Amino acid sequence: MKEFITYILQFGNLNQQQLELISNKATEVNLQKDAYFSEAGKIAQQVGFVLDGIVRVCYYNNKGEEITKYFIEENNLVVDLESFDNEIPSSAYVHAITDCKLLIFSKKDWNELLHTIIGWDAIVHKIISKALRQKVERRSPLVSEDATTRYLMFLEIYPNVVNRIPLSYIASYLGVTQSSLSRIRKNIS
Amino acid sequence: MKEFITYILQFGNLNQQQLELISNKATEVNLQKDAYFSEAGKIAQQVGFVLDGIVRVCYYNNKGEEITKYFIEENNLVVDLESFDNEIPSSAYVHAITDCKLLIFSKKDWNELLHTIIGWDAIVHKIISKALRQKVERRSPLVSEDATTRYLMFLEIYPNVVNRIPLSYIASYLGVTQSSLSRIRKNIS
DNA sequence: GGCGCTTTTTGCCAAATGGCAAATGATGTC
DNA sequence: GACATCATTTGCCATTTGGCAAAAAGCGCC
Repeated sequence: MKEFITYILQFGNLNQQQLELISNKATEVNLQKDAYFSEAGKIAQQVGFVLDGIVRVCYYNNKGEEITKYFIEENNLVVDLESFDNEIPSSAYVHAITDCKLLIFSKKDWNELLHTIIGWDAIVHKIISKALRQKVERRSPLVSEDATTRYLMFLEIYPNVVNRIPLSYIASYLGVTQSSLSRIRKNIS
Repeated sequence: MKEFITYILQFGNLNQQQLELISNKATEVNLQKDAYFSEAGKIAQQVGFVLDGIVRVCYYNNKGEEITKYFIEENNLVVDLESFDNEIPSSAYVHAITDCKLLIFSKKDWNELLHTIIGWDAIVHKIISKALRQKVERRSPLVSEDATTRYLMFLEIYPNVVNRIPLSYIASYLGVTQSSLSRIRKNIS
């Protein structure tokens, strides 16, 4: 919980009472490796915060290939915004790649907090637009680089992920095949 | 101006008086083909709205290649958020690809509106997060597709752009060379 | 240690894309 | 129309990456 408080206080100030209101709504949940936090076709009902573990957001393209859109590490929010905000079915899976510990807010509680805590919505907006900007900034440059450069970029962005997850997920994030990535890795070291 | 009003009313309600306050702050500006709306290294000072023409956001990678991050068509906001919000130098150029007509708000006026019009900040937040989500959704899938598929995706996303701008900008958006794109185009039709 | 399972690496060849330079086409100007 | 300028296409060949299948490595379990 402390981690979450620290996280949100980066984006604005809240007093002790407000922080307690927020804390009271949070539930700690364990997600086993390979479990889904939310699934394509369903409407996202929760906001999560990763305390421990790695999660990825992925989907299947029209050739049936599995594509990883991004990874979410410790101390980040995880929420399928489009689905959560607009109450429409999600198009993506949120998948625990390792055993995870999460803080969870139900939609109802989350909205209640937005209405009762002054300034909370401003903080949430800041958090979310920063996260969205980050997604653009991380994913966009991959388009114009070759596979080796992409892998190096991945290492820079997610230095703590590479040794904790299978190579196939990294390949599906970078848009290269597993074999190519294996060869690239060999050539680098 | 009417276009802008229509645009913002999609995201929330404002009364006549509020709309007039907003209108009064807007200046109409013409930007010649190849002029810059804002430049890398400078701090973004304006929010724009494209009334007519096409703008692109681009930068140079560490190999000196010019990369187009996205295009902005008529009836969309143009603002370098990261720079505007945080008052830090931008890393990108905003470049008029055709002659453009824009509505411009200065930073001072924009902030004044945010403070005086109740509900305006909620609308702005909605507009901006939608735009950010759109950028992720458009750019991200390119990573995992081959060049032909990327071009077809471009055509779907920007059906009204292809005939109005040079091929080289499209190539720099898709992360392929101009020659490859030329060949791809030939094979499709 | 041996077995079954999954992940990663390799080999072989085909296909896609890049690099570079020249040819062609398009457009505006005098 | 001739010319200059810029955008696009094409040719040729090198390099990168993919597809597929087999081999090797890693890991948990008995």
